[in-house]
Amino acid sequence: MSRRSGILEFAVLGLLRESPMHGYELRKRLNTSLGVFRAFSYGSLYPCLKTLVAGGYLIEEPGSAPEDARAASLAGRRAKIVYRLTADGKEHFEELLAHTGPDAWEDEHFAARFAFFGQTSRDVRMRVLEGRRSRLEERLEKMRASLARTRERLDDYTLELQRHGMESVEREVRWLNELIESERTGRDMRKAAAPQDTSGETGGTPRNRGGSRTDPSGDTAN
Amino acid sequence: MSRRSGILEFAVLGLLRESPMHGYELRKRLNTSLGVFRAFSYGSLYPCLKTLVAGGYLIEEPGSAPEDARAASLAGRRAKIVYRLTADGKEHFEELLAHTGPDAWEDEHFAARFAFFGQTSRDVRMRVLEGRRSRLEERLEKMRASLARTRERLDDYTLELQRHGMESVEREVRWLNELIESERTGRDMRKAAAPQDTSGETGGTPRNRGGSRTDPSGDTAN
DNA sequence: GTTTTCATGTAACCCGTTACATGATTCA
DNA sequence: TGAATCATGTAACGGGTTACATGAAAAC
Repeated sequence: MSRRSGILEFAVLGLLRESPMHGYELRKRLNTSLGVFRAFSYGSLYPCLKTLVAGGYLIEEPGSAPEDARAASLAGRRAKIVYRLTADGKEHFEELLAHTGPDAWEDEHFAARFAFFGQTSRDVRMRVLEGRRSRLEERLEKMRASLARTRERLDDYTLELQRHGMESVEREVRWLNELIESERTGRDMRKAAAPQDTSGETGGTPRNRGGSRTDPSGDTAN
Repeated sequence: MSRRSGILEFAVLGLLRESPMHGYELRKRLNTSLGVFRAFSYGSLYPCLKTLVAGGYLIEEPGSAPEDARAASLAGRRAKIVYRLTADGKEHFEELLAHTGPDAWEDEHFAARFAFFGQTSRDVRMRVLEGRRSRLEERLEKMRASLARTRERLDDYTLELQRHGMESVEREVRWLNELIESERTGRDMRKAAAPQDTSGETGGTPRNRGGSRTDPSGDTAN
């Protein structure tokens, strides 16, 4: 009953720590704001919110009250519910942030942790980054070994898949190296703003295409 | 009862099509041979094998005894139950291979499909590759839009996470472009040889770093 | 002869989704 | 006024893992 999922719970607490929200908006933030974060559905979000409330980590507050006074008096009225972190919730999240276990380097966990690095102390950040890196290096070792063992028996496509997979992992390791270096030499985080990229381009940063041609419906359907 | 998971079932059929095997070895192949394939556990593998047998796609055969030297050639050990594809199973797999639906471009599905491209007709390969690509391009569009909308409100780490995520996707798109081009111009598959990396260790295929004779049991524990 | 690895399974649980049901608000 | 979107929920199922139970062959 109590041991609700690590990652969803963690992300919810983290987002609500920044500011109170209602479920619907929470889900949007979960799915867009946070990196390549997996898309959670209401079917998992609302139950999660409930157990967090039950655990005393959140409180429900009436959202923007029904402007319509007459409607408010009707029975069964459902209003927006804004969730706010309690003191306990804050403390709990703090603990989760500080906790570095081998879970923290796994793919999804790591992404979630990274997304809240802004709230994380530097030494914990370092541990997480380094943990992640060595996790990936282990993985690389295995892939190399496996590749060496089986190279001949594999067709071109399987080989290519494997090669591409390894390259991706190597790429992430390099990324981590940069991040760790940044952490060591104080603030910086990449060549930062980079208004005009005069050079031929290193990392490929997004490229500032036109104005915010927003497409208001840039949302993920349920 | 029948609608067993797409991807595991698919991979099992595909591997068994190449050659009969017992469960234990099957799992190993699943976890190592096939790209960055997710690690399946026995808890899902064996039940899956059972339903495939029940469906008439596989038959169980008594494993080779220790005196059967020929069967022990590769990774050879004695086995208890060897699974072999039936004619129905072959046909079923063929259908799955030919089937191009929007599921086929999703991350895990795609990897599984790609792993068996060796058995796949060229036009299907093209459809899958192009489907995957446009799937990723959609995703990129959304990420860009979301990024444009929220850029100011995000802290450096969130931003960096997002940037890195986008870069990964862009990278895969480029990879797909190359593959599609290869398919168009007949066989080739990559520029192969890979010239020297003049820049300190870029993307080049790493292989061949010292004696990799490490840890012969490159396996994942159950 | 004991430890390791190979080998096969099962039951309980976990984390999440799909599909559904409902109601409120906004806007053309 | 009706459609789209915002907003909240739930029941049923799905696809997988973990932890456990078991045993036989290999390796030391």
